[in-house]
Amino acid sequence: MQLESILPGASVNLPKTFYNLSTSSESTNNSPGSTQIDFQDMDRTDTEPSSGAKKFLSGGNALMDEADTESFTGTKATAAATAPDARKTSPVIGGDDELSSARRYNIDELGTDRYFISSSQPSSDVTNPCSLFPYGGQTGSVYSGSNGSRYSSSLHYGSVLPPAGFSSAVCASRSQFGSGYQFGQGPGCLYPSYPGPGSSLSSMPIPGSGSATRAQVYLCNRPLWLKFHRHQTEMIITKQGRRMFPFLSFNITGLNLTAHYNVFVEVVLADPNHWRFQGGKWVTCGKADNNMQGNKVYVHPESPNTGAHWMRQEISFGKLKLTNNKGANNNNTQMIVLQSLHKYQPRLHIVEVTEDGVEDMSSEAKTQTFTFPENQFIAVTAYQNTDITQLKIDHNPFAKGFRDNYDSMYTAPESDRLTPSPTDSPRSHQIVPGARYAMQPFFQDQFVNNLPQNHRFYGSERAVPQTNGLLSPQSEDSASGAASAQRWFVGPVQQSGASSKLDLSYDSEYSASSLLPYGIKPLPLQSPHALGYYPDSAFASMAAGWSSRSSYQRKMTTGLPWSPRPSPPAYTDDLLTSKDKLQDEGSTSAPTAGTTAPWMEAPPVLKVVDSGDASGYAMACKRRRVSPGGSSTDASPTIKCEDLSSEEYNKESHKAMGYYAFYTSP
DNA sequence: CTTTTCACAGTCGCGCGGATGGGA
DNA sequence: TCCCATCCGCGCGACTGTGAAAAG
Repeated sequence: MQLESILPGASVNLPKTFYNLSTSSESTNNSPGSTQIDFQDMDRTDTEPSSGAKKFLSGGNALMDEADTESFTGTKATAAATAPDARKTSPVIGGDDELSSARRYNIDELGTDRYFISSSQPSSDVTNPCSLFPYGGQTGSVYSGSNGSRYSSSLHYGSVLPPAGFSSAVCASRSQFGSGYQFGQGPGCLYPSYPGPGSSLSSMPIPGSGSATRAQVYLCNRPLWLKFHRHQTEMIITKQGRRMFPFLSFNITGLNLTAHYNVFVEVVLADPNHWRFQGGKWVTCGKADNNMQGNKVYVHPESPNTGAHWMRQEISFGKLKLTNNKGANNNNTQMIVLQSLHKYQPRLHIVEVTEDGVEDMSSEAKTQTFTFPENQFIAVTAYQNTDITQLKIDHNPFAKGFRDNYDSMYTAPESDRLTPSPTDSPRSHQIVPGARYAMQPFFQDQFVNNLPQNHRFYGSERAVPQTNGLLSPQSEDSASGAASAQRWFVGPVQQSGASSKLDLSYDSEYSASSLLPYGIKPLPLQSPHALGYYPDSAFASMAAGWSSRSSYQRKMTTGLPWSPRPSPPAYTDDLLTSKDKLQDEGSTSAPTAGTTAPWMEAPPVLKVVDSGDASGYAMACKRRRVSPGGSSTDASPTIKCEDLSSEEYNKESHKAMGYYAFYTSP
């Protein structure tokens, strides 16, 4: 089947040879062309999507964390069951609505199980790092229109899209995405069902690869995304295009080293609603415009490339721009056309292609899709929530000029600083307000925030770095001795039961080299990723010069007295998530005993709303950089600094280290 | 009233050109 | 003296959120 036949008018920014998507592989199920993983029934009340939509959506699989998915869907189901009318009412972010409860809560509510493989899990899963990924792909909230069973994100494994699906994605034409794909006809959002822990990744071998491996994807800067997600991420869209922040950055593993892949991001509607910011909350306001046209795909400029290339470094989409200019899509493939006040869900697609640039049709499992719910955002032409604005200012280097306390951020005595001053590498640092927090390399937030924060608070509850799993072979060694086999992924054994050990190992000692089995060499933690903020420029060059690390290191060594903190603790989105959870719970339900105390300090923003005057809150929120009640730690640099100074600081610095440590040299 | 657009100031990276220093 | 490599400063452009005006 020719691509054109699938997507008339489809135009993509990839070499034509790679788009010669003739696909003979049709799907074996009602999802044509898609490799259907046996997921549990995810059917929802949605109506049947168009065939075109089904094709692509069916592949919308994600590498989900079982627990995550489970909790996610479970909550969803519960919400639906207990409050049938909830869906009919306007979901309110941060409120009790289904979205907030099902999506946000679960996302943030990262329990231990979220990161650990169930002991009952098949061994195959146990050994598969994929299971360890935090969000292998939950797509719970992606709006597929209907037929959630196919779309979804609920797919516990990385989704495998059929060539057709890929074609659709890559070559998505306006019409295709506008009506067929993005908008299913279904009335409601799809919330993936959880396939269950039994699903085995190994069951999805990539034919021809000679191994039963499947790609696994990490959202490198997930913690930062989570920070935004807590407040409902907003992304500015402009006519000329606005970069995303946080931008998408992934770590991929499990690819065939020599095989060629195209990697691209697609942005699809997350739900069928039109949103508006009212009373300090995001509420639905009618139906989404499903006729929106325009490019929805951004192909990574380095595509196509080998699996080794993609796995060698993180894949960043820093130059991806969002626009509301429908006319800008034709010749500007760097821009994705979105519609303001609509909620979107970015998705990562990895498609194997043959060396001659033709999509490999030898297997259905050549296309994989990964969705991270925390990547969801509402497109806006102007920021609505000041918390988001503040987060952007605090974390986006380009907005440094808007930081009120920029000067004071570096006033702390040098001795108190554990990270280099901004002048060491201006853009390389993520400057976060706060004397102690200020010096965090940008990468920490943008890429590494996912380092384990602190087991001290959640030692027993959760210890595995969800994030990168990158953390610790070392710990694994100590815990299970299987580190060598796990590469940078946390070993299953650990996950299942040695969380505390893991944490301890992190605390006890951090050694980059120890984290790098397989001859992976640690790189200077600070530099590469600092540059990484500009993946297409500095980072790209870094990647290009990966082999010539000498020069690279030389460049990086400039005065970064930064001494890695000795122990990257197990990653803790927990802090974030728990905090979020608390916030959410604070307004909706009683906090969970035993895990709330550390985070009670920050009254939920929404709580203020709930208890106070909504309009007043809205006004306050709309006032630039004003944090309601000063309770929002994220909104107030000063407060944030204080709040983060001890806990998050450690967390983030550790994260950074852990993350950096896994960059490898060929 | 809400949403979008535009100009603006601020920050910073990159590229260019000139200056400098060392070696042939 | 010439050539080459390196360093430095400047200007441009990209990028950000702001805030007012325009548009609907």
